[in-house]
Amino acid sequence: MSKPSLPQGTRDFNAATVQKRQYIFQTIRSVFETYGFQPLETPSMENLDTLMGKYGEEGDKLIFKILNNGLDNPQKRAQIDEGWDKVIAGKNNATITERALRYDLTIPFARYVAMNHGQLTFPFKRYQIQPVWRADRPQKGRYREFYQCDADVVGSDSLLNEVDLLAIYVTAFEKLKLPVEIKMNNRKILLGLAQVCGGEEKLIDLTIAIDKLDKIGWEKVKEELNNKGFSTQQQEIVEGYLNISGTNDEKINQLANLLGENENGKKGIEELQYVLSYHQSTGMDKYLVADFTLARGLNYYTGLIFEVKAMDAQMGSIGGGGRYNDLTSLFGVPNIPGVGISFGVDRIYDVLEEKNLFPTSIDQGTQVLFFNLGEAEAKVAYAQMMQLRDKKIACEMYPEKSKFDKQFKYAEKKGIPNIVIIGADEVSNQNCSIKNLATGQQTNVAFKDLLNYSF
RNA sequence: GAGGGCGUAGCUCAGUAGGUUAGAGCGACAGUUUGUGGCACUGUAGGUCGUGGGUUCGAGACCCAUCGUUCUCCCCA
Repeated sequence: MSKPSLPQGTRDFNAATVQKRQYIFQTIRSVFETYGFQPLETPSMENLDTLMGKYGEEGDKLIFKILNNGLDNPQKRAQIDEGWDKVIAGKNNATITERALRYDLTIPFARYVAMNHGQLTFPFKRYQIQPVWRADRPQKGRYREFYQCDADVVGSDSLLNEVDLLAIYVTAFEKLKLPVEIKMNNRKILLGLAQVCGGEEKLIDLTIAIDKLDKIGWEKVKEELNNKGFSTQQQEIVEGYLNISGTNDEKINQLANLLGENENGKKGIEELQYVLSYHQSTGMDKYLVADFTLARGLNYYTGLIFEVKAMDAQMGSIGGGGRYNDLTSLFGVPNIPGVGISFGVDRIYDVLEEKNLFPTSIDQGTQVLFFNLGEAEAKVAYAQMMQLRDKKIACEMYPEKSKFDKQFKYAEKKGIPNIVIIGADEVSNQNCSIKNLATGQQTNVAFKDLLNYSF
C-alpha cells in the first residue's frame, strides 16, 4: 500500500480555508443576485466536441479528456487500435474519448443557451459558480482544478450590460476590501490597428506581439513584428500605439489620432468612451484603466474586453471578460450577442491571504463546549445543550469523561470561546458554571436562565 | 511543451571535505496525588534518509535514472 496522495494541481481544503472561500463565494454571489442575475449549474463534463476548437490551439491542449469505458473489449480491438493511432497522431477520436471536463463556464453556458433559446427570456442574465479543470503545469496562482464565478448577459447589444458588469466587479472587490485595477480595451481597436498596419489577417500575430510588451520589451516585440513581415512603417505605427500614455482621456485622444478614420477604431473608441463616461457618474471610473496592450487569449471576444489585476500583488489576473457577439453560432444558433465577466476565486483567495485581508469574524466554529463529567451528569448537560442548539448556538459536548485538563485543551485548540461545566453539584443545584476561556471569568447560571445567557 | 530548486520523524528543518548506534524545535501521547486549561518540568512513541541502480572498504551526503513537489517561461483565472 503506497502513501495516499493527491493528483497534481488539486488541493484539500480544511475548515478554516473552506470558511474563507465561502466568504468570497457568498460576497460575489450576493452581488450577482443584487444585479438581477440568476444561477445556473452545468455538468462537470461536456461532450468533447462542445469544447474543442473554442479556446485556441493552446487551450485545446489543456482540456482534460476522459477515457471511454469499454476499451478493454476484445471484440472491438481493431477499432480501438485504429482510434489510438489517431489519438497518438494528435487527433481526437470518439472511440477513445468523447467527453471532457469543462475548461471554463462560458462555453458550457453558450451550449446551454443554444439548446434552450426557445424557452429563455432575453436578455438572459445568468451567474454560475463552479469548478473548472485545466491540464496546465501547476505553479503559483495556477491550479488544475479551480473555481470560476461567471456572470453573463446574452440577447442584448446594449453597452449598458458592460457598464453593469464593470459595476459588479467594482462592488464585489470593494466588499472584499481588495484594491484592484480594471484594465479595458476593445477588440475593435485592435482590429482597427491591424487594418491600419498590415491588414486584418495579421490581427492575431499583432495581438500576440503587443501582449508581450511588458514582458520582453519593445526591441524584442519589434523583432517579432519584423519576423512576421510587418514593414518598417507599420512597425512605427505599432510603436506609436504602444507608446500611448497618460490619463484615460489622454490615451483615447492619442489613439484617435493614430487610427484616424478607421471605422473599427472609431467604433471601438466610442464604445470605450461610452462606458467610461457612464461610470464617471457612478464614481467607479477611478478603477477603470484604458490599456490598449490588453489582448486576452480567448479568441471569441469581439468587443470590449476586461481584465482585473490586484494592486501591489505578484499575481496574474484575478478576473477577466468581454463581449462576444456570436458565441452560440458555434452551436448552430446565430445572432445571440453576449457579454460576460469571470472571477478567479482561487487567486482572489491567495491575494487576500497574502495581504491579510480576510475579516477575523468569518470563523464560525463551536461557541460552547459542554464538559463531560460522567454518565449521569452528561445526560443532564445534554438536555441543556439541546436547548441552546435550538436557539442556533453552536454547541458540542466532549464525548468522553476525561480529565479537565484534556477537555480544556480540546476547547483551546478548536478555538471554542466558552465552556459549560455541569457536574454533580450543579445537577443538584439545577445550575451550571459558564467559563469564558479568553477572560477566565466564571459565573453560575441557573438552568432556567441559560437560554437567555449571551455567549 | 522548455528550463531551474527541493525531497531526512506528523510539521519546520540540522546533518560539517562521504566515516561507527541519523539529531533539534514544534506537535502527539503519558505523568507531575483522578472538579478548573494556557506556563513549567519529566518521560514515551515516531525515520525503508522519495524510489531503483551505480561509484566506494564505507553513501543521508557523490553520479545516473525514476517518481513526487515547487518555481520560472509559454499560456492563463
